[in-house]
Amino acid sequence: MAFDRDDVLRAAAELLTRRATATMEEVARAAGVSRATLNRHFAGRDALVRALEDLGIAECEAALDAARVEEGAAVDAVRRLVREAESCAGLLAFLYSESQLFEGEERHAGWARIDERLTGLFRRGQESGEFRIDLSAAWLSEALYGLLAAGSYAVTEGRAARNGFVHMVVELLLGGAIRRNAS
Amino acid sequence: MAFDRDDVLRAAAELLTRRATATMEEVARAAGVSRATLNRHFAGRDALVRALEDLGIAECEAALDAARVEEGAAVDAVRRLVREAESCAGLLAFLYSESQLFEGEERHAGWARIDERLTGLFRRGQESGEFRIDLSAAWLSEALYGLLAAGSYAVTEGRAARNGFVHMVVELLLGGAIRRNAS
DNA sequence: CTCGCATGAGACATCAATGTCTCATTCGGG
DNA sequence: CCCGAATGAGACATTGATGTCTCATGCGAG
Repeated sequence: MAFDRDDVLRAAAELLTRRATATMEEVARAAGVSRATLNRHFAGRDALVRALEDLGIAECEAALDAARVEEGAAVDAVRRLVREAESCAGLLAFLYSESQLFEGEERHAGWARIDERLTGLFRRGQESGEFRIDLSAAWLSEALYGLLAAGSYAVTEGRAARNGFVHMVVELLLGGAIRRNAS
Repeated sequence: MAFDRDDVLRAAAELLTRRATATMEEVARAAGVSRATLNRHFAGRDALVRALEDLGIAECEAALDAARVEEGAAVDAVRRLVREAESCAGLLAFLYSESQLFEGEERHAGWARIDERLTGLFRRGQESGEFRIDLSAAWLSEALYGLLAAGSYAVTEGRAARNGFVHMVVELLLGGAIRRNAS
């Protein structure tokens, strides 16, 4: 069977998202390849995690592109972004907790680009008067990461319905928990 | 020097929160004890993590008590709770990502009690008309965990000021990102 | 002061994960 | 059909963390 790098990475992401301490052998089994082959293509766990990081970055940027975050009202852009980012929320949650592994090195430049676009989106919303300015754009970005991860966990563990994901994340991030008369 | 179990646990929490893969020897050094002594009191990494889990649960319940979450307006109770929970947000973030280690076992009963009080708080707020009802109490609880963790990360990594923690978390959770005329 | 107990330091065996190697098999292209 | 490249299965050595043991030291209680 031909080795499909992307298939393997997706299987690895799926498993590692659920159990971050999974063995390379378990990853190999989950991906349907032998441990030897896995090692031929990813020289060690670090290389695998780095490849997953690249994948996560690529998917995030794809989501940012697909959501056209630089266009239209910031509020709508955020809605589109969460919708597009749902599919990579799990991977994002994994990388979010795993990033500390590369302590001492500089963070992957891809994250900086993503952070830039994300904070840019929130800053744009603040300048247009859509978003409140007492919460910094950096914090809103961080909160988006956190809520995506929390939403992913909630769905994975069955504490929330999968089809409610976008509504949960978007509404809480944008509108908060307090009930209001009309929007 | 006398062995202070709580001191050691706090040092371990402080280190493991930053680097979840730290060695037992690193933990021992960070706690200022020898590896042998650490092992005498915590038989293995699992036992240490479990002790940290107990500590985290105790601190969460202490925060819930101190915040008197069952009293007064739910909105005010949430504010008090976040204020009280700030000090254990880092530990919470660590346990949040580490809980998967005990896969296969039933979750610690303490978490169920905490979840119960937390969802109870949000449910109470929904019944009193303070909180919107299209976001489930379970999701609001999960989101609180996520925002506490995100806030902890943001502060740790210098992306937000430490003294802004409570404001950031409370305001986003309750009020959301959208700017409004008046509260 | 002296005794006893806990600790620190280090050595040691163990264990699990990992990286590598070999060899048979299989799949695909020519 | 045949050959070559890649894969799967398994063995093997290595590495790093870990659990345990011993012994000397130091601190506190009496």
